[in-house]
Formats: sequence, structure tokens, C-alpha cells
Amino acid sequence: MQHKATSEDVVTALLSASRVLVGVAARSLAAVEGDVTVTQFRSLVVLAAHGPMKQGALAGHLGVNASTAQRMVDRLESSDLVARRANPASRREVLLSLTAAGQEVVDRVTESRRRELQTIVRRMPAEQRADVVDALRAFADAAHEPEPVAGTLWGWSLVGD
Amino acid sequence: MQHKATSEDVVTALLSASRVLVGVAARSLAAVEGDVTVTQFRSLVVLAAHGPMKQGALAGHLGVNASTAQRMVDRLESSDLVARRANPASRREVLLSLTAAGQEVVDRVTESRRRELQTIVRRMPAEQRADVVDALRAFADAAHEPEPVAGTLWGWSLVGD
DNA sequence: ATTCACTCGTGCAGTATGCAATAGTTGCAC
DNA sequence: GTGCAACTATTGCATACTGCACGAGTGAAT
Repeated sequence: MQHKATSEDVVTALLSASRVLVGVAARSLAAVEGDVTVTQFRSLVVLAAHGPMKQGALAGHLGVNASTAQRMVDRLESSDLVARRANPASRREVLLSLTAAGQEVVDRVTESRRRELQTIVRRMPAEQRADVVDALRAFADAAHEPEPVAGTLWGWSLVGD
Repeated sequence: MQHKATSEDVVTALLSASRVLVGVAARSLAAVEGDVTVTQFRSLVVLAAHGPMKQGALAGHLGVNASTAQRMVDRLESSDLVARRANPASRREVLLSLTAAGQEVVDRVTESRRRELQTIVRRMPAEQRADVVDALRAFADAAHEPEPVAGTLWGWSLVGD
């Protein structure tokens, strides 16, 4: 069983594993669910990862239309999760940044996700963990650690970014 | 490096791998994008996997409100991807089933996804593939192959189901 | 016959999404 | 300096997704 793994087998295993990973991500977001939508959360993650940016840049990272970002930021601003401030250098730009509350949402979700994954991992025999790391690393390498998934629908920036 | 994998390492590797998997899924859906929305596609997948069912059942599988399913089916019916037919046994039920066109959409996306994963897997050294299978299987097992992810937001039924 | 549970359908409200058009800002060429 | 082109944010319009609440038809149990 160790020697004859067809790529079909691998693909099947990958699909199976992604079901789990996605379930984890979904639950971790639901866990903090304080009205924060998926897309809204994606925005928060991008801002947390890359720091303050223009609205257009955010739209680019999310792979959505500028107008979509526009109105999402409207709502995030209302919820006090994101702050708009004028760019002193150029009056036509608006700089977005996370508020403390926004940062806190990101932290809570991330924490929840890591905790749940830890729980699963601890159920695995310790000797096998090293194999998982190697295997997944090999997979990710083979995949090229992909282009930033332009225009993604899911923006799994969620899962890391 | 083979002997001391902390669960932190594993979690990190998992997060990294999920980025890849999600990217694949996103692209495979975009590839066929003929107006079909994410949610709509999820519906098609569920129907393809479990066969004809009532609207309420579909809503349950998707983890959405019955009214959401209701109107989504309205649109899928307009697009001729799903057919409503009365259940002869009980006049209060409506049975949903995939049309040929609907089945074809599912097939195309699935095919695209598998093909892309295959491409990645083939880039990996063959000896390592067996490890990946074992590792991912162990992970999925440890995760319990989760409860149908009730109320999922992402419904990665997408990825298999 | 009445009551209760199940199903589907609809109205209402809020969010997300894209395309197109508008308006203010900036830089560059002339 | 005037004017044009590019950049940025914003708004209008149309559609889709989402949940909650309510209504209507159907079926089953008492």
C-alpha cells in the first residue's frame, strides 16, 4: 500500500482533505460571527496582512469590482472595523486601515482556526505528523505556491495570505 | 527534520496547502463560468451527488434558509439546469433533479478540477505520492470526516461531497 | 372535523456584485 | 496656463444571495 499510489489516489486524498480544511474555516468564521460577512472578513484579513491601502488596492486584492469594495468599506466603516482617512499626499486617495475592533475580529477568527486544526492534529499519531508536513510541503511546492489567485471567488486569503 | 514536527508545523503546512486547494477550486469554477453562481453550482453538485430531492432537503444540504433555496431553484429552473417535478406520492412536495445541461456543468467543473490537481501531483516525485496519500488520509481520519458541515458558508460540497 | 406538522411559496430587509457614468485630483505636454 | 489624459473615489442601476416571518396547501393523527 506504500508503493503503488496512482495520481488518482493522491487527487482523491486531496479532495477529501480539503473538505476537512474548508469545514474548519467555515466554523472558525461562524464562531465569531458578529454580523461580519465572509467578504467583509476577507477585507479585514487583507488589511491586517498588508497594512493600510487605497480602496482600489483592496478591491484588487479581493478580486472584486471597485464599487463593491466601495460599499463594503462603507459598511465596515459603519461597524467601526475599518477607518477611512485622507491621504495627505494625494487628495484623491483614501487610505483604509484596521481599527482595533477590526484587528480583534481577525485575531479571534485566526485563533479559532488554529485551535481547531491543533485539535485534529493532536489526534494523529505523533510519528505521522512529520510525514504530513513533508507531504503537504511537497504538494505546495509542486503547486508553485500559486499566483495570488487573481479574481478569486473565495479569496482564501482567509486561510492565510 | 523528520523527527521533530510540532503540531504548529503541521498546522502551518495545512494552511499553506489549503491555499493551493482553494485556488484550484476557484479556477475550476471560473473556467466554466456560464453565469453559474457559486451557490448555484453548489446546488448542482448536491443534486448530482445525492439524486433528486425536495427543496427543503437541498436547503439542508447547502446549509441555507429554505427561502434562499427556493429562489435559487427558481433561477436554476429558468436556466434549465434543474427541473422541478411534482412528487406523485405527495402533492405538497416538489422533487428537484438535474437536467442534462445541469449535469454537464457539474461534469465540466469536476473534470477541470481533477485535471489541475493531476498536473500538480505529477510534478511531485512519485515516491512521495504515497506519503501524501497516507498523510492526508490520516489527517482526514483524525478530523473525523466531519459532520456534514452544517450551516457551512462555503459548502465545499464543491470539492466532493 | 379539528388539529398539528410538513412544504412550498412570498414579502421584506440587508448585503454582495458588476457595469457604466460622474466628479474631483494629479501630472504632463504644449 | 490651458488642456488633455490618467487615476480614484463615488453613485445609479440591475441582479443575486441571505435570513426571518408569514401565508397557503397538503397529509396525518386523534
